[in-house]
Amino acid sequence: MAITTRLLEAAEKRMRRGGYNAVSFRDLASDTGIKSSSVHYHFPKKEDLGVALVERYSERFFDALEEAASSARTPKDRLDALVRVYRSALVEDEAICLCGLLGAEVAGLPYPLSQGIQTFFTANIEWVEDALPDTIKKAERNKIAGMVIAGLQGAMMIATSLADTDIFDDISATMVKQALPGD
Amino acid sequence: MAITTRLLEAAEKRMRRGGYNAVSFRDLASDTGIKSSSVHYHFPKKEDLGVALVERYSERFFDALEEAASSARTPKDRLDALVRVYRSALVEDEAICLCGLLGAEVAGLPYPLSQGIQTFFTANIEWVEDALPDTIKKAERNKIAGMVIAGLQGAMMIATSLADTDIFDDISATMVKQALPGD
DNA sequence: ATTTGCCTATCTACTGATAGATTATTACGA
DNA sequence: TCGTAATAATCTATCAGTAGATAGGCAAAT
Repeated sequence: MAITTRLLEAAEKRMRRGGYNAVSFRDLASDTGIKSSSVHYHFPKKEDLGVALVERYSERFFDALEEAASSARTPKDRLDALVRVYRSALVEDEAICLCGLLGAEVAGLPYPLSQGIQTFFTANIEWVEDALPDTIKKAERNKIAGMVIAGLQGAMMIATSLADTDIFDDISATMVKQALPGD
Repeated sequence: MAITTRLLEAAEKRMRRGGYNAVSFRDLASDTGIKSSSVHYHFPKKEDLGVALVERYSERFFDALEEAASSARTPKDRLDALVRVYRSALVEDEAICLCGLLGAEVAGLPYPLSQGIQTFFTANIEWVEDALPDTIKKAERNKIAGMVIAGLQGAMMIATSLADTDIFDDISATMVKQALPGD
């Protein structure tokens, strides 16, 4: 695998556990077997690394979302697909969402990073908005979409805090049910 | 004001913005006008500071919650009180919940801290559970309570990320409506 | 006299970052 | 095909700054 990819993977793993400041160039160096100065060759400033991480994560996330929802026909199926993507991020990676974590620390992050996080969330909310039945007014859809994303992000965080994956399933299922009362 | 209190306030302000690693003994020293070694006198290890912060925050939070809900008679009133407490934490302190932020970074925190965070969330969920109408079965109440807390925590995070307080109000109002469909 | 609270001074470890040398790889013209 | 120039990727060595933490001293309060 390309060294930049290996660096990004190592960095994402660490950052999704401890946050932006929990990743150091020396950590990444020892993770990948190169020297910290060589890490700087690939990502001159830490900010560059952070931006690349958020970009890569967002891309992967929305790709997975398209994939998971490709055969979804109903709003319920689409929301279930969304939940599955969030769930696999939590369970398979044993970590919360990169943007969720960075979103929590956003006040202490370099500006370009906060922009990437912002984009991630607005796109996320838009996706849910479009997934909801258009029998609901757009303004209302937007609010429900915000609730769904907030709920999923919060559920990830709480599930990690309580070391209890089940609570994520309970919360996400409950929320989808509430968001689509008809089904 | 007592120096320990001033230290805790300064530390909370910083930690609720950038997370655990965004607070240093030297920061707190310059915030309060004493030397960093004197900060160690009050909180020998950083972990001690962290634990004290979570304890203090939890206490204050539940006090405010009792106060806000003291005259609440209906489930709707109680949930509205909860939302008000969360909202004032977000708006007045211009920061997200301390435990929400630390919960996101929990994998990188000393164990005693994670315990405090855990306690905060279980107590939080229990409070909502008790606030919900007992016409709903307990198991269901628990799931809705989890959803409400997850939604509020997520809403804080997203509102901060997007630098948009209104979205917190939209999400929280929508969620209370969904949690109490009858009202 | 003891405790409390703060000080100076210092330690080791780690942070992000840079300069400059060295090696490996690739591209290209003779 | 061979030699060479250029580029890419890594290295060693180092910097100034900051991290958490400790030892020991000094002064004021109890």
